[in-house]
Amino acid sequence: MSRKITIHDVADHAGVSIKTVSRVMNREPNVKSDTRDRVQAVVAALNYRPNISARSLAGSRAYLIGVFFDNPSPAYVTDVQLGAIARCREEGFHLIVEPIDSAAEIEGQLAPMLTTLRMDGVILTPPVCDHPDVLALLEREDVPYVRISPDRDLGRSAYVGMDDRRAAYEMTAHLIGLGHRDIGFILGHPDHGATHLRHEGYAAAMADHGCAPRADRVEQGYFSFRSGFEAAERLLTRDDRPTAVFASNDDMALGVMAVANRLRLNVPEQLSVAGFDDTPGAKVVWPQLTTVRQPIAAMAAAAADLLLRGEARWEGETPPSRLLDFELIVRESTGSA
Amino acid sequence: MSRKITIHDVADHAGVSIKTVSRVMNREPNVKSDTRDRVQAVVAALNYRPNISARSLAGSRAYLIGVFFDNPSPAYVTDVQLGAIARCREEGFHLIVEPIDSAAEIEGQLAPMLTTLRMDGVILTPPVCDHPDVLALLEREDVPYVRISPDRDLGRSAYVGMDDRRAAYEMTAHLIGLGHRDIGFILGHPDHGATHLRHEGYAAAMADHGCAPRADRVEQGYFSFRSGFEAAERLLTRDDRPTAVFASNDDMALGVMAVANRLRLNVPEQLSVAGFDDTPGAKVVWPQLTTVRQPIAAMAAAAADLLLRGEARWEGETPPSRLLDFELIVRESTGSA
DNA sequence: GTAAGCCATGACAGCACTGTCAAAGCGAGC
DNA sequence: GCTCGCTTTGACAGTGCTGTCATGGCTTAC
Repeated sequence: MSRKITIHDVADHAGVSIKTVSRVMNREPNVKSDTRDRVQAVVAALNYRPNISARSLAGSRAYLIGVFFDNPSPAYVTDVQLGAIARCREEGFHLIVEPIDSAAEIEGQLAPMLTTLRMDGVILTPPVCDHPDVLALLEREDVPYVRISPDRDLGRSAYVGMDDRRAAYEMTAHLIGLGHRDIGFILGHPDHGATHLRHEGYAAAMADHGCAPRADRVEQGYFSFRSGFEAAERLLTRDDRPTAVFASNDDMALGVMAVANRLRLNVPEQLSVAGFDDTPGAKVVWPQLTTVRQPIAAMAAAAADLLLRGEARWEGETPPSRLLDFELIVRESTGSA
Repeated sequence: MSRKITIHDVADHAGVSIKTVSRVMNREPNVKSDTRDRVQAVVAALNYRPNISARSLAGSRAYLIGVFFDNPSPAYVTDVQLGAIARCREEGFHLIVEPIDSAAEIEGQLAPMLTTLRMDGVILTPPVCDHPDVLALLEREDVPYVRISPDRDLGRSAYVGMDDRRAAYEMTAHLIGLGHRDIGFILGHPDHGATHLRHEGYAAAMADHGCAPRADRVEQGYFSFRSGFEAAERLLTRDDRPTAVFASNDDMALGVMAVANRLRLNVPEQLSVAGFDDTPGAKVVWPQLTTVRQPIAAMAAAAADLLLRGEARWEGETPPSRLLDFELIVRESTGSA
């Protein structure tokens, strides 16, 4: 294998100094355009790539963005990675993924990698995005970060999210539009911010459309299949069962479908079921699940964008934020009442 | 924020040269034990972390392991990452994740990051692990790599895998042990190595137990829910349907379950269903799926281990390999005939 | 024609480590 | 007491790049 080619090789071939090559590589101004062209030609011919270690040692950037997560949903995690990487690649950055055990001590997990790697920024996903120790450490180490979270108003950090409340509102409205007036709702884990927002959306839509709120139509779940299954059993094994159930995530909605199957309730003829998240599981049932798609990859890309543009180190009153649009995915599990 | 502390700070405080600190940090021999202790005490007191960029610039290692994937299954991808990271952390290495579009041109995707980052090794998962251009490029750039793949005998690279054939054999034997003699089988995508191995295992078990092979019991699928659904329709909507169906992955098995539900066939009383992979979906149906668990995280950890120990650059005839054990997960979807 | 100012370029000193090699220290053997 | 050979330590030169500052050429304004 040929010896690694360096900035000196390019400089020699182009008949300029290494500093000029450096300028061209970094798109700095004040290089005559024919010099620039000549250097670029040599770069292409030699297939030169700047060494990232040397770059980050000499400069202030590491060309590395971190993603911290402790998310039980693999689909979520990979979507975030894909979205973030797509944006990072455009800028020649790379992604370091770091799973965090948010139940364990944070300092010991994060401090070594933060001081060792000197990443240029970090993307935080739920539930790590709400972990006070993580945020405190990042701030102490002066590493810019962006939170992807349903809870927007932490007010101290850049933020990317989606309007969970409105999404739940619209899903409920969709059900009501189908003629349902008696709609069960399954809550998520009480510790998640999204849980409350989604419930609020449901409750608001019911109220706005004149559907009587009934406490016995709202069951506690914990975002898991089993909890959805059990909540659905409580909701559906009674004489006056609702005509539709809106579970606040897909796993729980799948639990509802399983109970419906057991009870020989045809979906959607006898029961409409709606979920939230559009996980892979939503398409792996029959009938396929009506749900809400979060633009996860796009949110991650937006987070990376904030970091790459340096906006995560904002000046002024309010940190930058981006709210992306959700999408109502209407499939076969919902039908007219 | 305090100025970054460097090797010089440690050297000064400990009253030694930076080289000695370097020796201690790298666990090199020939350091007197009380010198070592003194340095380590200062390192701890100052909370010193060597700068990874400087290290990799000066030395030959980058402290970076890459994971290349183009895998449609998020659960698989995250399991690989988790397993690899666990092993990497022990050694102070980090993971760079790089999604590859294996349908697109490889050189342009990989060459930049390979020459830029100079990773110490790369872990390849299916289907990238079988992509000739990827392997050729890695070899040209002299980057050690380990393949995680069902196809072991490529003979030119380090390899970690699982015995798919035997796993399928045992699952089939499990069904036979339950009293089934007429077992349907759904093939996976013909381009995947695992497809053939799993089918071989099924066929061998049937033969070994004296169950007559019937061509009309083997249906083509493509590893997707829909293909499993359609194959199951062909298998089950006939008078002499099999008493059990073994789908060669979980997504297809879920398709079988959906068809069974539609046909009002009780699982497992009237039909046993088995899958393969133990994806999250396997627990998100009722009844839960009997399946085969691949030790994905463990395989990734083994792959990282081979890389970290330098065994992926082997000398001699046969490349190193590790075959890990699968696990038969018997849940409720299989029962006696 | 000359001073002022900008643009384009280069020399050089880091950046924080590791590799190499030389030197110092130390014990054993004679 | 001296040499030999090993262990322990340090000086110093890279490693490939960026930041800073100096320099020279060229344009503009008077």
